[in-house]
Amino acid sequence: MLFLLPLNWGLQKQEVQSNFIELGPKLPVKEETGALVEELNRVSAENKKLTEMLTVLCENYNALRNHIMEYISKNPENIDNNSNITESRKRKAESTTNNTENANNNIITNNDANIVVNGPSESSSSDEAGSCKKPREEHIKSKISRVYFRTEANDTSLIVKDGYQWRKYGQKVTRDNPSPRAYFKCSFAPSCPVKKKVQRSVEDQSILVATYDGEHNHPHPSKMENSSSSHSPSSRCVATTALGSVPCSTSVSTSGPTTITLDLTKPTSSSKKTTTQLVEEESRNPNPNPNPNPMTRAPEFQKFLIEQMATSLTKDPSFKAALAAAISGKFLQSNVTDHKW
DNA sequence: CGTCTTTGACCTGCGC
DNA sequence: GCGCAGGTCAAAGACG
Repeated sequence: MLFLLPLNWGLQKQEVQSNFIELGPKLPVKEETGALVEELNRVSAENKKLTEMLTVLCENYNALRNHIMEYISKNPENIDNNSNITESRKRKAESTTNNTENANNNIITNNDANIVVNGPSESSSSDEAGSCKKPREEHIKSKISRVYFRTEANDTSLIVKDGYQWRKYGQKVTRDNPSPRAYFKCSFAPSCPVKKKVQRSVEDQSILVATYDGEHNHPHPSKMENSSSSHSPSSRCVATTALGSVPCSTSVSTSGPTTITLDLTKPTSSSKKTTTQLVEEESRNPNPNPNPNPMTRAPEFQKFLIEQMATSLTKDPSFKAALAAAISGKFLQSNVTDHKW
């Protein structure tokens, strides 16, 4: 998976902003208009900064993923031990084209398995090992994506707030994972064929692995909500608007299952400065970095930035829900896109 | 009372 | 054909 953020990320937000400014002078109260515009500018600036921080987070994720891949390649015995768990179910594992990622799909993304090109699309995952009822052709056509949600360690629920409404229709304890797997159907079923499986990761019980099968044929509930109450100044609206152009329009249909990791844990940082403040401070640096790439910044700053970003994103439950909804909804609804990130 | 969740039973496909 | 395992169904209970 590539975390390539499109360069035009934020364009949508800016367009909205400019339109809003144009409408401003038409309002009867100029002061109120000015205050609103000022507030909008402030929010837009914060959105922009959050965008940058998300870029940093994604790049760090890639770096971490590379480290994991290196570790995998250097420690094949661990992979073998992991693979033995599902040794009795080699139906699809034997057709696997990438064993290293398959054996560790609970830790990292395994979406490099290519549905179209490499044949068995979900050979890497035990999640889909039993979904053999459908004809192979139909299975390949179905859009499968995987989202990782980090939750509280003591949170035993299998509920993933992605913005859609789901109806649980089953729960099963699978052989390769002591944690039960919950089966959900979209509440719009049978008109909406989307199904979702949620199970905790073997490696990290605090990580919920949600596997989406199919795509929604109805608008995202959060979008409907926002469209009907777009005047609301809540952070949820801000988040959804800003993330409406999140590059989570990841290629799901053309390059196999897509995986996104969302950290939904509560903030633990005791830092006093906010992310915005930190960025602002850095922007005031008398010796500005000519390289806009955040990865060139000091490692301490990067670490702090990530912590603060997670803090900011998880401070508000509604923000978390909106973030998860926007991201998951975006890539689930994305039919045609050539971008991978 | 309607909706949702739980959970045991059943169905289906695959390997042997 | 049998056993295994994942996926689904549907009745019963919980809940607002």
